[in-house]
Amino acid sequence: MLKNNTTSTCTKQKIFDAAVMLFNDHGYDGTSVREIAKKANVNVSNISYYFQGKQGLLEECFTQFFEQYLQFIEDQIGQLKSKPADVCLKHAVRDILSFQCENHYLSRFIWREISIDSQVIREIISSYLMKERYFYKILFEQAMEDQIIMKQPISFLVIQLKSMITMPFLNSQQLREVWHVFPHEKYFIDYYMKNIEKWIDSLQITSDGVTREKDVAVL
Amino acid sequence: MLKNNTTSTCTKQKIFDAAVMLFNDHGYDGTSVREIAKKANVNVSNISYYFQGKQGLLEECFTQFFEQYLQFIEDQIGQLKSKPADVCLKHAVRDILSFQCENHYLSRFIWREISIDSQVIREIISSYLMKERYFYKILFEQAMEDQIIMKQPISFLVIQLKSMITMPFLNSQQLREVWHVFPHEKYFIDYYMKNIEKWIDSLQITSDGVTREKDVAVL
Amino acid sequence: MLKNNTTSTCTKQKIFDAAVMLFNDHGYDGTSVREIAKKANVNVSNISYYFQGKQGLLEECFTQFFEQYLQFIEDQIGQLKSKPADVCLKHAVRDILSFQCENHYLSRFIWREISIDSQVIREIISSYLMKERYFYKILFEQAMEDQIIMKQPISFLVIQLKSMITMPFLNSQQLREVWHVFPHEKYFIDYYMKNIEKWIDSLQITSDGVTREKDVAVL
Amino acid sequence: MLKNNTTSTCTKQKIFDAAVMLFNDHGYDGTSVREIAKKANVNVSNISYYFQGKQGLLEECFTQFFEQYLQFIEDQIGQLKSKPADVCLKHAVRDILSFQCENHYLSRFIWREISIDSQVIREIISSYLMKERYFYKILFEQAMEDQIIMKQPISFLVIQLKSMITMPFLNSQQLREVWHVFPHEKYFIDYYMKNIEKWIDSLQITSDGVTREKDVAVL
DNA sequence: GATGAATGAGCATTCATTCAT
DNA sequence: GATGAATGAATGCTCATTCAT
Repeated sequence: MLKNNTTSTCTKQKIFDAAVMLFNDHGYDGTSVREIAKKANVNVSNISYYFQGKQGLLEECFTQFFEQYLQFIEDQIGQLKSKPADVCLKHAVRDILSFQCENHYLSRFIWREISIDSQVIREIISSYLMKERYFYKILFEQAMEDQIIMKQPISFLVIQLKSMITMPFLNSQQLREVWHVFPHEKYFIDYYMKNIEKWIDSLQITSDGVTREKDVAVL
Repeated sequence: MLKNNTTSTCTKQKIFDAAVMLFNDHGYDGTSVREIAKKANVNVSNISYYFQGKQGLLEECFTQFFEQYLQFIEDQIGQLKSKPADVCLKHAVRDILSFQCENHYLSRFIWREISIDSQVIREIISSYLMKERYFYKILFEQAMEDQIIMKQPISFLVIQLKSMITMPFLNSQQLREVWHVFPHEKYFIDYYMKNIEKWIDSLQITSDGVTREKDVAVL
Repeated sequence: MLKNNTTSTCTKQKIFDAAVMLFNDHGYDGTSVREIAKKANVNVSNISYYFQGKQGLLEECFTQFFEQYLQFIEDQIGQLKSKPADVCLKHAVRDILSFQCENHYLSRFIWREISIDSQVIREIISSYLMKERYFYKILFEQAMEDQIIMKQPISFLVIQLKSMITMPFLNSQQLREVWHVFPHEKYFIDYYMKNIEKWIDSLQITSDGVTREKDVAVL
Repeated sequence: MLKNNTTSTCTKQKIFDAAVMLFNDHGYDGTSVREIAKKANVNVSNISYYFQGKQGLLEECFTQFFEQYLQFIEDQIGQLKSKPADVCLKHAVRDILSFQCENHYLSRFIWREISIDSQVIREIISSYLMKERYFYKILFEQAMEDQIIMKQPISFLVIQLKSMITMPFLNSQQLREVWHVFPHEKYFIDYYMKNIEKWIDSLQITSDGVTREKDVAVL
């Protein structure tokens, strides 16, 4: 019996998609491979076949997410020569928000699971997080050097920025049900982006009106 | 036979403490009752005896956390008559940060698990989150009414505020290992609090110098 | 706190009664001591205290039942000098039916559990069953000697008789729900007894009208 | 690795057979899935795999038994046109006795467990028992209509008949050990059948010699 | 590539019982 | 007499994975 070849979606992708949705809902440990196989409408053994077990599926999720996520920041670092640092930063943020908006299942799962103390996860993410740190440092250091942002410890800036970037997607369900805000609709990004931009602007050397004008000019 | 009376900690508390630590590390689904019992150095059956099963332990965690968490906000609402709204807000934030700092295991676990789509969790938290929404609305509405904060949708303000409040504790391990920032040490609160205060101040009607002065005077 | 002394029912009896009802419903293995204690409204430990464990409760059930059950047959054996054997037999049957009717919970449980291959049960009942066999043999042998019943293997007679005596109580629920016959109401005994008497009469030397007349005379 | 192919019996059947034997000995609640798996020489998980849990195994037992049991009665109803009702009844009884003789483990278990007040069992058997009632009514009503059996409540007749049919198999162990009668040997059926036939004959209109002759003629 | 039978370790829970009070 | 905390064994079941087909 030819089962799913009508849809031309290959088994591997179907497994991945089903896994992301279920991981998103019930977490990694709360999801069984049988559930994934059932949702993907494939045989359980295929999971081991394509991903070398449940753990492989997890690794794939992290890899897929971080490869893209980091690219957005790296891209803007490449733009530092042609644009002010704060504009690059804002662009990176916007790209990441859009990316998460389009992949909200995956995003929520990643930002939740990343806080689990498991050796597996540690091994996967450590290099990614180091890269992330390196990239953010470059952006903020440039902004400080150019006197766009007041000199201060970068670590706290990144912590705050990342909070604002990730939270709406980690708690998307809560936002929807409690605050009637829908983080995976396009208009959310637009509005939310303004808040983040305002926060970035508030980091600027406020007594100096020049930087502020420069910013407006670019936008 | 008195077994564990050397520590004078009763069985129920030992189970709870062990559970919080393990839930914090490996998540609810990633922790088995056997591990909890082992860590608590008690018999497995006692978990069902005292908490009516693993789920009861989860409920206890959420209850313990939210009862205290909400109290801090409610307390400041009671202070609205005697203090400006923004000062109350700042006090609430500081109290919550301190509370999370002292209960960082529990906090991390709660903020992670709250994003899981499980019926059990939903039932536990729905009332707490509604209360939280109600309390935050009161604080922010008062601040707007008193023209301390610019009129704008409260939902987005709360989302941003909560992001900043919870993130450092949810990602405490990452902060430690990647950014060398230690959210459960006292000095972190002091420094981080300043950033949040700055963000709150940035919401003020900036063209009006009076509010700014009033604020300084109170502090 | 004096809990149940108002009703003057002692703990031991309450446990026994609760046990009989639950054993009747869910069988010995299907009933937990906790359920018994709960139904009896006493502490679990009392079961071990009064009956030396769950098994002791089982033994008590069998003892209570068989001591009375056998007494009814033995009584009629004592009447063999003054009444024809078949009349004694019928009296014994009627007494047993009445007894079961009044103790239908216990009866159902006993006749079901007796068919379980457990060492415990074997040890309890073996002596009772031997006694039962001895008693029934005396009754039937006398009846055959007096030419009231045709000479034939006693074993098969007893098997049939016991079938008819026990079945309605073992399957009381089925009788109620499927056949709308209610074995623990008084009128059932009266009607059912006639059927058994008819069966006993059918064992008589039918060509001989004298025995039949004698029977009628006695009744 | 072909493990058990020496016996050519598949895993599912091995589980079922082992379950029947153990249920027969220790009852449903007195038997653990581990014991079944051990006796069947298979892995415990296969029980859930093939029967969806212990309960499914129970359902299978009841289904297997009643499907066949009822067939024997239904078959004789189909013969009512060509044979007198009492002859059909006797044939049905003989077939059922033979069936139980060949499946004495299953039979004993069924007739015991049927008296347990469990929702599961109720749901399984209710339809079967209704069918049984319907079939027996047809047979007895036909016999009464043809004046082979005296008019009387059918319920009591069926209760008595079923008592005689089931008891020897429910109490087979007792019969063996106490009465030295062996219900699962062929000759038992032959002898016991005569007793039941005699009982059926005793239900006939005795003053009328014609029916009696007809009966003899057919046999 | 894909399947389903089969495995063994692990899961949360419940069991009857004990014991100090 | 009666209680409730505590125990260790056993319960039914699910887990991720393997393997021959």
